[in-house]
Amino acid sequence: MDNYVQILKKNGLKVTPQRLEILKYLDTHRTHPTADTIYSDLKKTTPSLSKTTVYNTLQHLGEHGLVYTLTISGSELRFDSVINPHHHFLCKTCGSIIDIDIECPNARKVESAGGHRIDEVHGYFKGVCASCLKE
Amino acid sequence: MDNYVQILKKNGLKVTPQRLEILKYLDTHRTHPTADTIYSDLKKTTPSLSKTTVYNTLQHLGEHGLVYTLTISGSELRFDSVINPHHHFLCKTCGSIIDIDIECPNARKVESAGGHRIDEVHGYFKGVCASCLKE
DNA sequence: TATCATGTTGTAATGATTACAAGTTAGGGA
DNA sequence: TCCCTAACTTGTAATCATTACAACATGATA
Ligand SMILES: [Mn+2]
Ligand SMILES: [Mn+2]
Ligand SMILES: [Zn+2]
Ligand SMILES: [Zn+2]
Repeated sequence: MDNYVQILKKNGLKVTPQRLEILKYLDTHRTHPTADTIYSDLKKTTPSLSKTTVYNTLQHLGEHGLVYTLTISGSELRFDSVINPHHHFLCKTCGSIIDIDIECPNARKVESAGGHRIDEVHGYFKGVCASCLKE
Repeated sequence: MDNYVQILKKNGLKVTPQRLEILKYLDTHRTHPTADTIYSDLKKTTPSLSKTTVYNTLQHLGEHGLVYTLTISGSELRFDSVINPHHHFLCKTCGSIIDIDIECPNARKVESAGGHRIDEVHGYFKGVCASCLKE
């Protein structure tokens, strides 16, 4: 848990029990959960938790690059504390979001060619996962 | 306009004035508009148009692969009638979505390695566009 | 031209996210 | 260690995109 304290301090964020809980949750549940899932699960052990705090915290963590905010689903945001560059696969059958451990080889090229400054790279694949294909 | 009729017929979709209008709109406004923007603009010349029809039509067109539904913004869907594979850049300053004319080189590889069936590939970059960087 | 499945419309409901105001707390300085 | 205050948390209300639904209209087919 000291680990999470350091992460927050290093980024100039105040250390609060709620933020530690959310950081820990993301670190130990690598399922790309929604804000509501995080809220519901943490509410069991921290009944005073507010959903607004979950949203606020996720936004802060995102702004500081401590979580990755995925827009893959289109209907709700998904959160990921694994921040090394990787892609994602969304199974339209079972809804699971699977990590794809590759990095976009074109990002820097696009930046220099187009003159844009790229802060975030998102690679999304959608289809049917291997597990669902078997059935 | 006959062009749009052919596109619908070829895909077994009924030809209606509303669908033709929406197809034409997307083809002539390559700005990746929201459903609401399409609705508001078409409403000027077609006052009887319903927003539900815009949503329904976009969903049908999407299911038939005639439009590409972008989840890049996270708060609203964006639509694109240019369906050849390409990536997108979202400027967080001005909000514009810019086409990046590259294709993901990893898609087939991911498919064979992971055993998933990939139906859609989305490559999103987010940052500040060249035009906004100048200011 | 009659039929009917399909499309359209307007309105109401839903669900994720944000706004806001009041109470609470973390953490730097006395 | 204790205060002070800015920052954080909470609960509720509002917002906004999208979907559900039911009544009506229309396009394709025979
Ligand atoms: Mn991930
Ligand atoms: Mn495009
Ligand atoms: Zn699956
Ligand atoms: Zn811009």
